[in-house]
Amino acid sequence: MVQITQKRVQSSSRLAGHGLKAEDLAAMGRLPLFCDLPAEALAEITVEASVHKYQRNEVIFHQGDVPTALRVVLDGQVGLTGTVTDGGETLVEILSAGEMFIAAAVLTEKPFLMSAVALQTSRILSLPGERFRRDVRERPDLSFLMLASMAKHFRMLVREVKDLKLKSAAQRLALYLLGLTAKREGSTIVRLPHSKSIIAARVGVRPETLSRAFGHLRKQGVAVDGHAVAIADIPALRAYCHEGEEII
Amino acid sequence: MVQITQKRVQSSSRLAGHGLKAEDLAAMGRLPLFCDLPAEALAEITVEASVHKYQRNEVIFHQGDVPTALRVVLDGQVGLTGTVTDGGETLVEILSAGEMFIAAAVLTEKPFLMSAVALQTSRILSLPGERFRRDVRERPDLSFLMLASMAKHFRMLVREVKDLKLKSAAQRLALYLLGLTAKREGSTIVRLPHSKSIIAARVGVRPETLSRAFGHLRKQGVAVDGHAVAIADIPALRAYCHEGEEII
DNA sequence: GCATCAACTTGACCACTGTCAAATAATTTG
DNA sequence: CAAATTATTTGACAGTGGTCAAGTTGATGC
Repeated sequence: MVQITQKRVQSSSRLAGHGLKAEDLAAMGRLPLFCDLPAEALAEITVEASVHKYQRNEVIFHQGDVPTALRVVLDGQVGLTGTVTDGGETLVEILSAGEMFIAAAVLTEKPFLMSAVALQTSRILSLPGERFRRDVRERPDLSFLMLASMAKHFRMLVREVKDLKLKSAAQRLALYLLGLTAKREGSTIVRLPHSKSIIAARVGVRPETLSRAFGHLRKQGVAVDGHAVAIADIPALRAYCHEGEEII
Repeated sequence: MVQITQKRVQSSSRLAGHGLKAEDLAAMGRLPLFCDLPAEALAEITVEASVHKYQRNEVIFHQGDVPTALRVVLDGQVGLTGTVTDGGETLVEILSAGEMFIAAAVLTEKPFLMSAVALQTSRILSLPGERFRRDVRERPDLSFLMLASMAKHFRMLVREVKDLKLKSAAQRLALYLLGLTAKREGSTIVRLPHSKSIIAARVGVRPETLSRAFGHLRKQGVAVDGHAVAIADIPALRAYCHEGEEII
């Protein structure tokens, strides 16, 4: 049922009557979300799509804005930040190439709960909201894929809520580090993909506290050197932060 | 594979070839989720459904179990609790009559991230997972409704994450109280629908801290007397906890 | 009414995280 | 390469929320 009939047209030219360059369309077809969609459906859905480039620290949209388009990260990194007038700000999520974001806001047509900032120079694809909602309504396959994707994402948030309520800063940092190890076992060295202040916001603490949390993790066999982090015993670290303990 | 052979107690009438009593089917039809579904579709979907009664504090399922059915609260209250071996436990969500739960787990077929406990004597409807997933796959209308419902729910969780990261215990309690006032303005008296220990777990603090948080809110015009809470100035309380500040 | 038990409150104290300030890398710019 | 920025670490201290141990209050049963 899935056949990717990739028609390679002239390099980096636009397809007839299509808002996307051929290479971007191809990139879309490789995304976990859309790769299960027939090529012609994908082409249809992206007719009104457009691609924008954002510089590092450039704001893509603001909390409170009404969404105009579903976004997909083609390249770079995007942070979703929540703000409270008090002065507080936190990174709710970090997105990398291939990830879709703000689906819930686009579908409900409610104001954004978060702002989006390019953490690196990034290329973002936009699927206009009106059109996308129509596509979802009319294309059962798309609606089903979105549901599956959102269910997965939903569970990530439930984990997040549990972790915030039940775990310490050091444990949450350990969880974050384990997320970078890609299910390896034994020992490993990972490279932090962000600055430590960004990681601090993601973990939900101040940079100073992150430094100290790294200090605590030294006892768990975690050694930091700049952006390189050596983890001596992954299973031990996993036990320390009770990862994957859904199986009680 | 899973055969729900309900013992047939023939007091209230069952529809022919249907697992549900007529009154329960009618109740389903009134739910926000399913009321947009044609009656015949609803009847179809609920053919294999069954209803169970749980006593107060009875566990409906455990964190880590593999989901067998989508659940809907017909009557009573259900709490979803997350646990960590450490000893920590928290209430992630409280559900009342008319709310569906664990849709994400059923759709992804992954182990529960939370346990469900009846906070009161409750009647719970179960839609067997295999059948439900098939229905979602085959019925575009159902898939679309689920997507809309999940998007809404998703945004609640995003709010929750933001609140946990950015707000104090007293502010989160204020948010909880405002959630009970049903968008009224001016002043009002609400009745706490749960014991204070349950509310404490929901807000994400210890009962002792909840007591003190109520103390802090006294300065914001909140007076507690047993299960009755008087709020003198709703807009002031809303400002105090920065509710609805998506519009910055 | 009184005993009993559970729910709730209060106080004393402690641990964790935030804040502010200063010192020390690391990175960028001229 | 040195100056200038920006990130990160460290220390001292404060505030928030957790823990433990009494009380209180309130509900339930006899």
